[in-house]
Amino acid sequence: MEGIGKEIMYSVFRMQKALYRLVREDAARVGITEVQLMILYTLLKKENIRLNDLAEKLNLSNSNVSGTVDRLVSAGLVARETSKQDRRAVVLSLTDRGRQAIQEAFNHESVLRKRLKRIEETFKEEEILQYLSIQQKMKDILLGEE
Amino acid sequence: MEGIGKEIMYSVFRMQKALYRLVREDAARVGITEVQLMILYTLLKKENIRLNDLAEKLNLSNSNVSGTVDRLVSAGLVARETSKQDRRAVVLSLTDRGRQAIQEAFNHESVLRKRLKRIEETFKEEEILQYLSIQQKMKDILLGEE
DNA sequence: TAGAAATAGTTTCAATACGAATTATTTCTA
DNA sequence: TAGAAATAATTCGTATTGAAACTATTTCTA
Repeated sequence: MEGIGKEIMYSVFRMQKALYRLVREDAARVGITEVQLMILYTLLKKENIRLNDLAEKLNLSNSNVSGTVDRLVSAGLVARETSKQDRRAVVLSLTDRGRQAIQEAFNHESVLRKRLKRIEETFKEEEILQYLSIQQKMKDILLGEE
Repeated sequence: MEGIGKEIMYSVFRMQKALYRLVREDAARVGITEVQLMILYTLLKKENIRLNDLAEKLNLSNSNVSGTVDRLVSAGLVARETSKQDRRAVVLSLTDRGRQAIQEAFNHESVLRKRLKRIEETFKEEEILQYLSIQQKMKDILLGEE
């Protein structure tokens, strides 16, 4: 817990908060929450995904995703139906309103998009790749997967 | 939302999850939660801190910290008293049991500590500093503080 | 092939998490 | 110096969060 290791931890927490804040801003603009937005985005990129896969992609527990999907279904943004291949499984997809919501969230007004673009313009690509590579390795060490 | 910006976002989320998991493990060993542990740690490093400053250091809302401190006070790990200088403010400090808990959480059994140490051993110091520097700059861009 | 094990989701529970409204106090300013 | 504005916490309401227990279904295996 001493020295530079602690710095890494605090730095990651701050970075994550900053990102989350922007996601929340975009989400609030269309009247949903951060996690709901991320779920819609994931569904936009890959329709007919299972709840488990969704949870894994977002790094969330599936109890969590299960509840959040509940609210999205109630709000009429996501459709949930039992898989025909595996009746234990649930398959999720966007409704038209859901598609509309996600597109509106990430339209030209999206602050997250603007800022991410600015990051891409500020750093050399190889710097970013270097950053991602180090972070990936650190994460593997943390998870005991080196 | 496209390209490498999205990668940065997902990478940070994964890294943060990995760190949080280890903090949770240490916290569970002494019967408290992640956030409670981080509060105790912050109090260990700086006694007699105000709730506001604590929230800022941890990047949490003070409504959140207020509630969590409640639980820590109930558990007898933290003492809360009104500041003599400013009667609006609350000053927090560790109780003996609180000090004991935090030291036990980060003793030689701490997985977080071991893994952070392994990270320090794996990377060259300048690599880590480079990583921290890029992350700091990215965060500032995200917050619009370049 | 019957029972065990594994898998997919849901439910439950306690603890975050944060914005907004509120209370109490302090500081500012006309 | 009285009222306004600012500051420090708390309270409230809603939405995550994840572990654990549970149900339902599928797959494995003796």
